[in-house]
Amino acid sequence: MRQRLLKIFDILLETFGERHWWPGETALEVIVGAVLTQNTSWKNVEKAIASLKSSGLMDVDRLYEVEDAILAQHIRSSGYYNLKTARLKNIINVIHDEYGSSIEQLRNNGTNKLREKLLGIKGIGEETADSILLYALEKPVFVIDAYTKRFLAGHGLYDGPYRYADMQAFFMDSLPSDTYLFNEYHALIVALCQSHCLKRAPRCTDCPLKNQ
DNA sequence: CACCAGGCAAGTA
DNA sequence: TACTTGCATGGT
Repeated sequence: MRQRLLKIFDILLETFGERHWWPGETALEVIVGAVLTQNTSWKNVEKAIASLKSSGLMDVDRLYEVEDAILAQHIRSSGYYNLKTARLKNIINVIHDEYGSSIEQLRNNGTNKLREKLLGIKGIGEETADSILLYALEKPVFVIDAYTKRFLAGHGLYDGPYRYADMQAFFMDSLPSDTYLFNEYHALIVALCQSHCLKRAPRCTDCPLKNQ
């Protein structure tokens, strides 16, 4: 399975090129985006992030201080804004109180310990935690999301249960543990899904992988 | 008008 | 353990 997955990776890389994910300039931006994009299109999240940046709020201490109602207005476009205000505050509070507002200090922890810490924060589930670990903190963790699920369902590679832990284990047990590979692979799956064949289709009939 | 988008937690059985 | 529901905006 490793060779098959690596072959697919090569084809996707050849087809779409390096994706340079996550689309965020700083680790904090990635963390904020990971929360805001929960069940929400990235387009709507971009507006919220732009609003936070232009008002100087994209900073751990500024986010820690800002009133909930103000923060909610800035992230309005990303939907569920009251819920997401609370979720952002929850993770910002932890970074502020337990890591001196320093993303670098966060990064200096082991992957397992960090994952447990993140999952303990209300509003941070497996996908959000893993997105933060991989894309913001550069830990070798494979992210499972709606795209990854669609990819697995559409290519006859996988017949296990469609549960997060099982799908993640499928990739992580098959591939070498490498941050670059996990980052690029997930981003390429998204590119594939957004390009054509898997867009809303349960099965892939015409795509770069049709002969794989 | 209906449906969807890079989830999560709380409630129910 | 395995469903179901609320949360909300913006695009198609």
